Amino acid sequence: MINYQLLTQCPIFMGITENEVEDLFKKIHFQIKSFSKDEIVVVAGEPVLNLNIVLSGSVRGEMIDYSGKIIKIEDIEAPKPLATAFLFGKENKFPVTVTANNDVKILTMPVSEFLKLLQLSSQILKNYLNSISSRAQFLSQKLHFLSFKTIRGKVAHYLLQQAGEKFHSVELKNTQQQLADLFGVTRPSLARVFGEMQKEGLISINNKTVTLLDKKALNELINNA
Amino acid sequence: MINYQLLTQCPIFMGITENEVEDLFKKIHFQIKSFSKDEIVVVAGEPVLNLNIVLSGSVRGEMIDYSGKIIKIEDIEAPKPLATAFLFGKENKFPVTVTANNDVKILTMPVSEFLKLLQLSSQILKNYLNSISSRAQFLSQKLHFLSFKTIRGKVAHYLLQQAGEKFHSVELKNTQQQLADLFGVTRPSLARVFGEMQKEGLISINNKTVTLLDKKALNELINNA
DNA sequence: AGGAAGATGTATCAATTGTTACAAAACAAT
DNA sequence: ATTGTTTTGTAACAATTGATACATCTTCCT
Repeated sequence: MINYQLLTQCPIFMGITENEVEDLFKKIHFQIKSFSKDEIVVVAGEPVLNLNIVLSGSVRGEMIDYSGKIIKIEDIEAPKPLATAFLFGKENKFPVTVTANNDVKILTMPVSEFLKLLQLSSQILKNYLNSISSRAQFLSQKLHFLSFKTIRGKVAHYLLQQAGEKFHSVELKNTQQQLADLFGVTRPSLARVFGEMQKEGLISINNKTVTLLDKKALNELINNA
Repeated sequence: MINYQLLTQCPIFMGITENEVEDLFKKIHFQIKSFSKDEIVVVAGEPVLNLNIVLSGSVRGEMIDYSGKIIKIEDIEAPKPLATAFLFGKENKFPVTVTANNDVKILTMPVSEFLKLLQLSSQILKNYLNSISSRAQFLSQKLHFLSFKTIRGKVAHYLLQQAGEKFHSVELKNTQQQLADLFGVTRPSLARVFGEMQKEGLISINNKTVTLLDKKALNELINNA
């Protein structure tokens, strides 16, 4: 039996009631597969032909490098789906090998059945589209940041973008650590740059509020980066 | 009137007959808007509330940097859609300002109507999912490459990828300068790394041929980068 | 063969960033 | 208020890379 209550907590079924999920699942074909601890669920490179959702237990995604060493990438726990970003597209192969951390039950349905779900429920469709779109947008933003060579450039760009044209101050929503990750730098290096820019009179920092004192100079930082 | 024949060449309607497109369009609401040369179609930062498809003419996407300089990003010609990657997701705002290159007709429909299309036609749904998934996968790959912090890491990754699993030597097709540009580093820095790796016995360089002497060690460089 | 142009190897120094460590500050919970 | 936790500021030093310059090696042209 499936715990539909649990499934409603899965990102794909967000905003759908337990009963609706149950109704939808009556209309499509799916299977429940069981795996025991350390059993391999899928191998990296295999084409993604099914949508897999972890119903109980947890699995880990691992990459095998060229020398055969195994590197753990992430844990996926119930009720999360696997590799949703690879169900479609040109390179729809599992990027990682997935192994069971413990006794695991996985709901699996062919992509064709998932397509039916998407057409039956506009909520599921919206959830899925939002999910992969957000992912693409996140990646795109991240790429853009990496194109600035210096940390100063990245910071200047970020602040100007957040502030927009009208405003002269930005309320930081993320911790320095999160920003540092976004920029691909270390946290102390980021803090140092913030400090330097403050000393030079480009910005002024008060708690989580950053005031842009010299937008022109900040621009020039971008153009030189 | 709409040229449905033209629309079938739009990526979103690929694989659908003219008649099918016409039938589908009878079931949804949309508008045709006209713009004259150099008229602004949408401003960067505006939320993407509609799917826009260029029916005739061409538009250009431009970014305005903070100092007011305009940088052209790309041209979009009929029958291509605008900003399809930004219809959904958390940051669904136009990344560029779109301006008409000449007299332009644009088909525009609310996202809610586009959702209807996706649910009416599994072909359109597949087309769209493939399109944004491929984009995300492409970005992900690119990001993976840029995510190596050290030049050594990038070089190691590049060489191992070029060589594949079987081979132990790579014929460089690009000059060091081109490789340096690809990696986003300076040419002497790249040459230095090549030199160091050769001294350490990781690789051996003969003209344009690079022999990988120690694949294991090269892997470790990647993992630490 | 000779010479010019381009590509590569190498050196030196400056600039930037990472690493590590620790203190101060802000925050949350009791 | 007080404690414990998270976040932020800062410092010293190491490692990496950029900038610049120049010698050497290739390639290609005549």
